[in-house]
Amino acid sequence: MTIGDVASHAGVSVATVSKVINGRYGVAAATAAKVQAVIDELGYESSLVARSLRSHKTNVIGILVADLEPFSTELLKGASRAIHGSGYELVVYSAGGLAVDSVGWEKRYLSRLGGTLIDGAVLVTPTVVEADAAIPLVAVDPHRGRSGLPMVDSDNRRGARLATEHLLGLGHRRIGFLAGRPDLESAEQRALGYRQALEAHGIPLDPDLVQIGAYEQELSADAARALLTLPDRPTAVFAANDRSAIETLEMARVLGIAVPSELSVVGFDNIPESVMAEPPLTTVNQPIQDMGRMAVELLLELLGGASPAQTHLTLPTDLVLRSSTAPPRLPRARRGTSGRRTTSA
Amino acid sequence: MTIGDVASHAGVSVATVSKVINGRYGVAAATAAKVQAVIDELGYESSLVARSLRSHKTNVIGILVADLEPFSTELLKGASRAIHGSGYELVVYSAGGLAVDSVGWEKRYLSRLGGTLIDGAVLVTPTVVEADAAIPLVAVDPHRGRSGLPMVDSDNRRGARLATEHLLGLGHRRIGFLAGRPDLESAEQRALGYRQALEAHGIPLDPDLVQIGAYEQELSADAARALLTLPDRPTAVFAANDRSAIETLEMARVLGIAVPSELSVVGFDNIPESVMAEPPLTTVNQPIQDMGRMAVELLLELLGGASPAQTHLTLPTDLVLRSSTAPPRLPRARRGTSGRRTTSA
DNA sequence: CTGAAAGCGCTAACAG
DNA sequence: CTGTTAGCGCTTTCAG
Repeated sequence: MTIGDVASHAGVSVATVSKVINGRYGVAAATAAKVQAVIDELGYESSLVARSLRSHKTNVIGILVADLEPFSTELLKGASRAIHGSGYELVVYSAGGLAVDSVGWEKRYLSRLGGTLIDGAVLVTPTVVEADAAIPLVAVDPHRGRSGLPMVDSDNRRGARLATEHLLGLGHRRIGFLAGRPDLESAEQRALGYRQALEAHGIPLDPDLVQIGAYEQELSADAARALLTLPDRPTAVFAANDRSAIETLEMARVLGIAVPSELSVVGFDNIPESVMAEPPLTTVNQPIQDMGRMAVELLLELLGGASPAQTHLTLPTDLVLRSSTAPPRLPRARRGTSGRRTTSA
Repeated sequence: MTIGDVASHAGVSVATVSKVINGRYGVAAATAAKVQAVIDELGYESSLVARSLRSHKTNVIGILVADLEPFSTELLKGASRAIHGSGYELVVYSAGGLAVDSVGWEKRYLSRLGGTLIDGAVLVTPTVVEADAAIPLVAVDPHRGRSGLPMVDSDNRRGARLATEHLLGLGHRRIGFLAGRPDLESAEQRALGYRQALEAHGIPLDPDLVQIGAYEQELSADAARALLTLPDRPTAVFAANDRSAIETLEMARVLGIAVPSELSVVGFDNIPESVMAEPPLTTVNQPIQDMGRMAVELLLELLGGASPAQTHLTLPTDLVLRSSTAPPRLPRARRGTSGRRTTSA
């Protein structure tokens, strides 16, 4: 079923059919009606691929993700909302882990799709930011290092401080940190928030208490184990995202450590899975759906030729209290704070 | 950045570059190495669009959804898992509500993408099933009426019986049903399960207690209100999906009806949002992620030229008890059962 | 107002 | 082994 079929059925040329489809001027009303009738009868829809190859304007925006996991799928819900009524359609592209490990997957995706198929794209946690692309781009929670790219993220540092201060407020003094992907700006900010909170409470940073999980299942499990098998193990762990926090919960169960009585765990993201965790996870809420919605809205503005006032949107984070945190069982506080005890704010 | 650029940089023809890219025979090792070097240096990736227009084989499979909501995004998580290591990439296509209302959106999508861009597709809750497509297709939870299409669904009737029997077991006798999209086979099965459970308990069907929400927010709210403002209102409501169950919870709050003490509510699907509902929703679990995974696995088999033994997969459903159900407060049971009291199984 | 023809980036014969 | 050529389905000048 091609435009040629429609043309021959209607007894006109493909050029005429094309004009009718695209509402171009220069077609007699009678001809247009006849062609339209054939289109309707045949149920013809023009090939997105062929059209985009030729015209470089598709009314489709792309969302490029490394994988479809809880974070990106939450984001899609918000993106979908923003698309409603915009006249655009949505294509989500994922190598499904095919090239996830390789840094720069988003660059590969872009050269495969950009210039054709999509008019603009939202890049979700890209590893390499390139400001020079043929099409408008918006990054969500991008790689470290400034780039000219419009972006939306959330207040990661504040969220991390909130999480750490919550644990401190409960009386914890030995607080482990399960760090995220070192290349992500957001992960770095979360580490910073953790350190700042400790410092503000005059607690020296113990390098043993920081392990890198890189947001990867295997590595997170290893990191959690390292933390929980320490001679003087932490009474609480702040994990840089919910998935690694859930991994920590799992590891605690394996090691026979009760949560929250013997170990408190805080996550980051507030993905739906955090509520279903056992016990339900105390975590830092990041408005993921809103981030998706605003990224698409920003992209739509860009596509519309506008010059948005705000080109870097940072959404607020807040703490969600559930059941994975409690005061430390023993007054270890005394024991852990062997160092100086300043009174900084 | 096109294949032509690579060709001129390498001092060869585009045909040679194409051969190198696709690993075709008939290229001198030295030439191939030189071309590859240029490709790497330039970071060239062939245009998916151009390639697919020409070769009709893209190594990409499509997942076609009407909208990105909790059900479809859960499904995507499973689909993504199945894609890992398959060598295929994934494109999710959604009009984002652009043409959702129009029956047959999946047909439109297919003619836009099929034959080009994707080698096969998973159709999520399609409204019109067409067995004759140019590419392999798998339907998830499709439209009513048999079609030759390979499909995966879940045991909807059993799930609905389980839900209704749970309410009956608690002592409820006036049980409302908030029905789903009439065109979906699954919705019909859920209605059937509801009716069968009532019948098995000798409770006559009260037409007032059945309202259609069609899985739509507005309609579900209206249907819930109709149910809850009945003179002799039901003591329990079984909603055909979680979203309408959550809508019912919301309507109960608006009307000042306490859940579960004054009203029990059961949903269907077990989407993540059901855990977060207030109160957490008792619901029928449908293994949505597995459905996505198996749909993709089935499609992959089809794409590989296999003739799968099973071409219609039905996954089990089960009841998840949470906090939105309880025995009815008053012994209304006596009052509601004015009709005959048979003892059918 | 309509159609013939060129060409988007690529692949697949087919010659050389 | 390499390059020339045709053409995928569509849009877009440009003649008629």
